[in-house]
Amino acid sequence: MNIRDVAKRAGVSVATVSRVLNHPDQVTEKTRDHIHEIMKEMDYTPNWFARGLNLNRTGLIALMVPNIINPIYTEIAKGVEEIAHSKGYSTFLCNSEDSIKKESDYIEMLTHRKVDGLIFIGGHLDPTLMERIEKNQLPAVMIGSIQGDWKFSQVYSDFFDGAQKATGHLIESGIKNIAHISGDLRFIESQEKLKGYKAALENTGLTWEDQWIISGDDSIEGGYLAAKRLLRLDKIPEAIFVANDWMAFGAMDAIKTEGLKIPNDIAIVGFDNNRMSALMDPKLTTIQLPAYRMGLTACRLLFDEIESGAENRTSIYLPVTLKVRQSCGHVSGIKTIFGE
Amino acid sequence: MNIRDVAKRAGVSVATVSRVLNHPDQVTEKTRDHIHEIMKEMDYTPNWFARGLNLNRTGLIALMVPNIINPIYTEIAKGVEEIAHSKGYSTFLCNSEDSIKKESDYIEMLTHRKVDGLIFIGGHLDPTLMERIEKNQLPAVMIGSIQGDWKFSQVYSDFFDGAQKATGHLIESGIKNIAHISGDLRFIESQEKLKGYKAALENTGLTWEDQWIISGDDSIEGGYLAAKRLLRLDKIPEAIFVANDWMAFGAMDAIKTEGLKIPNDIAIVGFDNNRMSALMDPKLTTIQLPAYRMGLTACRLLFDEIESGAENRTSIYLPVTLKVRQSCGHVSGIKTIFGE
DNA sequence: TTGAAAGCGCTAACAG
DNA sequence: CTGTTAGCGCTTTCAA
Repeated sequence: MNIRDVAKRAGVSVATVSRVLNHPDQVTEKTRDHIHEIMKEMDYTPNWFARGLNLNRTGLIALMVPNIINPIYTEIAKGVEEIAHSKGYSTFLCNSEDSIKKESDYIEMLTHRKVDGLIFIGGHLDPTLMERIEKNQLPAVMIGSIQGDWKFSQVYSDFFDGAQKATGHLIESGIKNIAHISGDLRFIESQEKLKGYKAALENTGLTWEDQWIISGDDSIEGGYLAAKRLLRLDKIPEAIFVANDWMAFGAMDAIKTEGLKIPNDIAIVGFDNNRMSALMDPKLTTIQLPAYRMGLTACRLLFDEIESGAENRTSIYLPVTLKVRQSCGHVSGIKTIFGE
Repeated sequence: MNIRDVAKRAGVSVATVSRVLNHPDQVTEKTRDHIHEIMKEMDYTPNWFARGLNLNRTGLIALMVPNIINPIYTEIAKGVEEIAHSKGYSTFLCNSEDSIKKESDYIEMLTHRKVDGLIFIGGHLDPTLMERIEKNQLPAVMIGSIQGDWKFSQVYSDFFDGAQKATGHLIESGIKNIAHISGDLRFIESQEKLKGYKAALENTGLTWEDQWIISGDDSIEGGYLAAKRLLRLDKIPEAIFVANDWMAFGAMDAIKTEGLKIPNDIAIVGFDNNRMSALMDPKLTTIQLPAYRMGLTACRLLFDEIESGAENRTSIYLPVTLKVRQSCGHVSGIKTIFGE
């Protein structure tokens, strides 16, 4: 059943039916209502391919995330989805699971499918893929940890700054031996955090040992294992700055399993303010990343570009803030209730 | 740039190029290689709409989940995605956020877009929508809490049974006053769990008070608030069976905030075996739902149907099991390490 | 094995 | 305001 059937049944031309669908104001109210009725009667829905073939528009944007299992990304997704939905667009959520192969499969597919736009987490994406996106003229927005010189609009935070704040907070509490469980160091995000950690120490005349910096692979299990290794060192650190809350959950478990107390024996500061962080015991002190707002903002930028058709690159900076709770051992965190 | 350009450049007809794409065996190896080369040279990718318009196939399946923020659904999504990806299909993740409006928007969109198949969480979907799916002849698989009489293949678990096991476990520990924080009771899943809870009590000659059954709205915050209300009753229950781990996280926080000890003052059993459950303090005793496997299985069933073209409804039952950790107060849970 | 040509269902330019 | 018609890029039948 197609537009011709509807036209026939309504006693009009296909053009008129098409107009009812695309430019309702160009049709008499009477004919319009009539046709609407017929369409409902016949339960007609326009063929999406035929439509796309003509308009070269899909009403679809894609969001590529490194790992959907980490709630911080679903938070971003919620923000993106909200804006997209309000614009009548649907969001295609692509989960690369930290695999470059999968990422590239997705980009391949997305360019085939011609989504109208793409939002991705910068620094997780292979540069070759980014070129491919550029070449395909796909409107794209990058959510990043740093401002870069790309042909994309950007929403970025300063992860270096965040890491410095996190580490600095521990230092202010009088702690000197601070270890770092890093994320996957292939990603800029993790590199920035590592730099921030080191900078905070250097700035206060402190130092670190190489064995105190361990990659946690951006997974809970990785965080667990990294913490275990730290606890087996001759000189156990007094605190750990963990590059994200997700890994921190694993690290906390490892520490407790060893019978140590957080924050008394070992203090912990995370990064992200994951939804679960306020529910851990002790509640996790962390750097608040405005994930939801990043999603909203990125999606707005994307639509600016889609709707204007122009390549108006914009960069928007969203600051991160320290969220003091209990795991850092700082007094002001102790009375925290339900994370607020 | 389109198939005609490629044909021209290769000195063949469009038909031949098309055949290279769709029926390579019908073309001489020589021409085939030549055309492949040209395509690579020109960086040609076939237009997806034009293709779909002819084939009426998209290479896309949809997965509709009630709330992506709850990790149990991302677990299912991973299973689905894995199979789909191995078949060269992409997964369109639709997040209805427990809203019937959004669900219906998505179904509307999906039928327009003609995804090749749909997997959804049964009992969360409005019956009207399910009819709509049926009418659209969309191959669909339902992941459910109960076997129903639908025109879909099903992967289901017995949530009644699970709830009974959970409650029963508390009863075996000698606890008599057991409250229940339920999910959103519009959903069959939540109803089943409520029934199982009541059945377990009745079977052992115990009873419940109406004020001990509170809906937690399937959110962390809802779980928190529900627990708070339970703690303000004159007669505080000794244990709570929470309909899912997600709400249990909130409930645990509420209990701790009140200065009570889990499990000593109040025991808790959840449902799902959410990834975070083994990291809570105390580690959460729960009913293990094989979410990942449900995703895998559902997707396999879906492809059975897509590939055969037939409507071969199958129902597959996956059992749930009790996972004893610490929050129930049962001795055998105490030495649990890292959730295993 | 290859080519010519007829659609797939829709949109929009153009003519009335 | 409405109708006629030429595509959009591809697949596939039919003929060579």
